[in-house]
Amino acid sequence: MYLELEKRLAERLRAVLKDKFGAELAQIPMEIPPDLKMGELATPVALQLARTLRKAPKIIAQELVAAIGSLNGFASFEVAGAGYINARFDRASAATAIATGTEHSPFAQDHALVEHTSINPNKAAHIGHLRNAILGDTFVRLLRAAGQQVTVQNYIDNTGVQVADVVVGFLHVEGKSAAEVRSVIDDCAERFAKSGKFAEAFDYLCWDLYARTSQWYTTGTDAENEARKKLRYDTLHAIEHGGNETAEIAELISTAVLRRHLETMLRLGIEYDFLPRESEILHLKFWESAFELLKKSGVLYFENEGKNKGCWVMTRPCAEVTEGETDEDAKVIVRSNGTVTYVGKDIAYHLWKFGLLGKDFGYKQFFSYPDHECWISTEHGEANHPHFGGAQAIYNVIDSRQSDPQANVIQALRGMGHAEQADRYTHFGYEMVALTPSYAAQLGYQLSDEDRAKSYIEISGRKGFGVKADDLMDLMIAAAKSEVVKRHTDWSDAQVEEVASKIAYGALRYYMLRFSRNSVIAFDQDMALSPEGETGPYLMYAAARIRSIFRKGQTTPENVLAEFAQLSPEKTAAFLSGEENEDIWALWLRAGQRMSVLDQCIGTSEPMHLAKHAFQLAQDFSNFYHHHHILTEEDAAKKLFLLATAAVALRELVAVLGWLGIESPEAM
RNA sequence: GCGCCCGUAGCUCAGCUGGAUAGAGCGACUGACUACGAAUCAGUAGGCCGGAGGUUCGAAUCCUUCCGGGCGCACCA
Repeated sequence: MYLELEKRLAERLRAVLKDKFGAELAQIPMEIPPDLKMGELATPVALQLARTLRKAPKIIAQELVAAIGSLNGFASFEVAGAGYINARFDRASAATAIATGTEHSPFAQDHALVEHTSINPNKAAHIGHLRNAILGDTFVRLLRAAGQQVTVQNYIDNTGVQVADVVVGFLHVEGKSAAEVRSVIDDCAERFAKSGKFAEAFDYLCWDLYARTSQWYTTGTDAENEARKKLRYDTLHAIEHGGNETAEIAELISTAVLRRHLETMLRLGIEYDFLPRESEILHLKFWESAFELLKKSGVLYFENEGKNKGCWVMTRPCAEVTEGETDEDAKVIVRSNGTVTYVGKDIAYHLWKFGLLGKDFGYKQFFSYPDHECWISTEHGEANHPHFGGAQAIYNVIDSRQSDPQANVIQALRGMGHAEQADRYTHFGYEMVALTPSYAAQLGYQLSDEDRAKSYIEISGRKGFGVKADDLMDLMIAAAKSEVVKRHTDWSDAQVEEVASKIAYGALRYYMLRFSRNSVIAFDQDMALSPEGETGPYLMYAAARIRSIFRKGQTTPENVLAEFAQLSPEKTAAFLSGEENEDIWALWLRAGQRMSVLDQCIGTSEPMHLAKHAFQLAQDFSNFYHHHHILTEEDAAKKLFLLATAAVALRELVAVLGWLGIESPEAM
């Protein structure tokens, strides 16, 4: 509703400005006044134009208001302050629009590709990976809500050094044979399927082995360490090359771990469409095709001088290059030994994402969700498969530290003449997740006095210091359970379990989403699960309480809204005006802002705005709830109106929580 | 050395393309359960928006510079 009226007013103003002053503005600034008493929408456009028109802003504003006349959906316009134009909505018609809730998204119908999660398939997922996946998944939900067609990708680096380390761990630290590794994987799967205990799952076993192997490289004699390091790179190269037993074992390990990652993320409702793997990018020779394109476009050049002599290099994004001089700072893409660097492979991969490579993966089915399949890359795939890649816009959810390589890829695209694609390549960066000192201590980590004074404690997967995602979720569920049990002694165990899980997952997702992407999250379970303050449980509680009103009133939001549509505009307007009803009007207005918040989230690639909006909506409702008693209201029309208010609040809250990937229980 | 991010209330954070009196949550203090769920609500105290310049009718927001903190800048992957 808000977004529609905002656009309508901006359009009218643009026409009036052109007609009266000959001024053409691409954008009419619009804002929400600091106080509802001033109206629902305001524009400082007259202030902005004062200089160019050489006129007092107040005069301009007055002339504009006169020229606007009347506008559908608005009650009045007035000049305020130094030259603001404040607009008041026609409250009854606004309420009708909000109650019907048919506002559709005004966005372009693009095909977007979101890549997130991308965990090295060599150990269990940890809390930092959860932030990545939750951010990515939420953004996917937002794009879909806006009507975009979205494919979700999870890039798997199955031929990297991290996988090699676990292979080295099994084969050389533990001295297992290939057959033994196979049976370990099978045993783990079997035991885990039977017990459901994550501690017995294969990704947990790898977590410890990876940490041990990392240490093994540095804890021998110098000569031993040298040999171990050689072993590490020999293993890596065997995996990259493929077609040997080491590569086969790596494939088994990475696939088994990957499957666990998908299960972990599914707990939070996070699903994927396609899993492109590094191994296919190598074996299907994506790079070779990209190399030709890069050479042809002149983005890459062969360096004959300086420290990069013998390499194919690329100029960096912000580099200042003087003609005739060697650019020592250039980014090496092909090494002097002829092998390609990480950025090179990434360029090839991104050309594929935009459909510019002229090559495709083979596809096979890998993992089934209730309503769709997740596909994985393979050399020789199934004949019938969906089409991936060829997106118009891409979003890469990768932590902020990777901004440099991301910038290199964008630079290459632009250099190849794909400016439009480069502009629609978003590095969806985010900061790390750490732990509050008190939570780290709660998890059993020994902290120094210095650590305790810090505002957060960093985690490290390599050192095995951190919280595994599944453990974290289990801990949160257990904590939620103890609260639920206290309040509902009559519930069955299954009921408690279900509601506690919803609370825990919702609390986790909300906590990962309530901060802006570039702020470090110091995670604390108690803070995330707190029923007070800006948390998931607070939001879920608000929804549960509204549901309980309808249960007790023996009606449904749908019935109430259908009946509300019959109420006369005069009555609605009366119920929405007056000092004592300002809080109700504020709640309706908040409910009408969903689309404009969505617009803001997508425009800034920042889901946090929606999290804040959901919180404010719940807060507005709680406020309303304590000031107006609904079910005992004697005036039938007034009671209907109050019920409609609750219905709208619930519908919006549930919708917004759904976009955040949070399910709200019927009762909690 | 170059580049990116951050510095706002005791703490954790919002503040959209410059705009009206800088906002939340937590914590502290006061109040409100014989009415729809108090896992709630209302209220009070608390800020030279890191410092200094500049642009502007107008700056937490833009520019410059300094201070303080974090992270990138390999022919590693």
